[in-house]
Amino acid sequence: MSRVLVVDDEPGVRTALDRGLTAEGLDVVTASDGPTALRAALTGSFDLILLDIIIPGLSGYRVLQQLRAEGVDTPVLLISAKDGEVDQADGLDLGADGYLVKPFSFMVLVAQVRALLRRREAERGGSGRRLRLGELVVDPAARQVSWRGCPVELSPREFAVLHALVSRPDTVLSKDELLRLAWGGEQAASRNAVEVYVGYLRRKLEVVGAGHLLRTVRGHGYRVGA
Amino acid sequence: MSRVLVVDDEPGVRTALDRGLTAEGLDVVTASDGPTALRAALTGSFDLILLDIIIPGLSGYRVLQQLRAEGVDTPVLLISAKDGEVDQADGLDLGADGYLVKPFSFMVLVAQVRALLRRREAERGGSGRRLRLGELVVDPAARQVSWRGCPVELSPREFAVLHALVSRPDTVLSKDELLRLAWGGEQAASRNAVEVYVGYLRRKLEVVGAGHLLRTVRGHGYRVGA
DNA sequence: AAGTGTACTGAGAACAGTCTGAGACGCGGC
DNA sequence: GCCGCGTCTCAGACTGTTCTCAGTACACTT
Repeated sequence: MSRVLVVDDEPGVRTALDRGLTAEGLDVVTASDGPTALRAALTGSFDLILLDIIIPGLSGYRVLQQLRAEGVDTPVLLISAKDGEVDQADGLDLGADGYLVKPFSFMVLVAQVRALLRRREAERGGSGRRLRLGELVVDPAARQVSWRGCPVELSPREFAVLHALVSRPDTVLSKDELLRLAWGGEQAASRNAVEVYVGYLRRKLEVVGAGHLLRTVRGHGYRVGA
Repeated sequence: MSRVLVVDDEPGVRTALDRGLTAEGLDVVTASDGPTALRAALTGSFDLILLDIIIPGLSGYRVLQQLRAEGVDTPVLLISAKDGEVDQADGLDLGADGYLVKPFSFMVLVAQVRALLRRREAERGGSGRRLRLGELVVDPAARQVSWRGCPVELSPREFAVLHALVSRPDTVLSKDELLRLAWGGEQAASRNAVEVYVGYLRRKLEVVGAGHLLRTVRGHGYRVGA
């Protein structure tokens, strides 16, 4: 399921977009100000960002600029009340992938979103995007994990478990959820297998000094966080 | 230099776009009707297509539809006099990458064109031309490979495998992907053939001291990288 | 302090992925 | 025909991975 970050300071617009896009089958996360949006977007865990230009803290332009400067290439669809052509040209030159002028039709929005997601899907081999969580980098294309630039060798299953956790940072995943995400439909393994693999991961991450990343939430599951 | 196909039936618009985009440093080719446009676009030799919807012979929608059906994924920017939202949504759902409503600002057009070209540039590492990866040079035109200037003789299949790997540096390619890339659609060979050819390549690269370049990522595939 | 449920860990068996040598097959040149 | 070359399969050796089991450690409750 594709993940979309919606950034807008008006609660009405935010919830409308949230509901509408969720109904379209997307996984929606919202943010209402610039710094929050930037922090979320920098994880690289989104497939698309809907970014209002006029938001508190840090303008949409600046958020976009920072993202591109940090090497995050998630497609961005700018949203603005202004329809000045200069603004639009500026936004696109900053690295945006589309521009919508308020008030916009929801149909057009969805069509644009789908067009961008479709292209992204076609380009990535489906292997997924590069994830960052602080100093931790998880790169599905290269099947590599590193902490502070220090590479960590993982077996396929170990990688799958870590990937599942890192793609939902600060979220507790139960053992059953991890079995579903990292083992797939078969689910041939027991819950203990999850414990074992978390143990393997901790041991390997400990070597490079990142053992504290995987936290146990007793009675619930596991979580990674900054 | 990026190649752009401009499709519009009004001679005035066509020449204006031709001159304007040429001034922006692009290689522009024009077409005035649907069948001509489709024939040109199907060659796949363009980096971007500006496509008016209302053109003689075959509508822009149909041209786009045909292109996508034939597997040509060149980005398409639709141009239309209609600004109906339904039309816009339809166009985007057909596989367009953007939508401009006449009359449009030339600045906005250029910004959109640049945004699409930039992304395309970033996605494809450039096939067909000479590849370099550190000290390794792979020249598809000359079918030659060398390490630190030292030539390595490869059979056609060996070359295809190495080329596939080098054109996606730091990316793990599974055996199935390599079969698709280096063997083509037929896929007459088994996965073991890939292992055998990687072995051949390693042996030949080892002779010139580059045996370490091809790395096995157990359970995933193979990867070349620095 | 004892009891209970949960989480962690070491050992090891079964399994899957990888590498390699031997050899079959087809093709073009001599 | 015979040879060399390139392609590919097969089978065996080897190695890393996966997962369970059984025991231990820990935390929370009564």
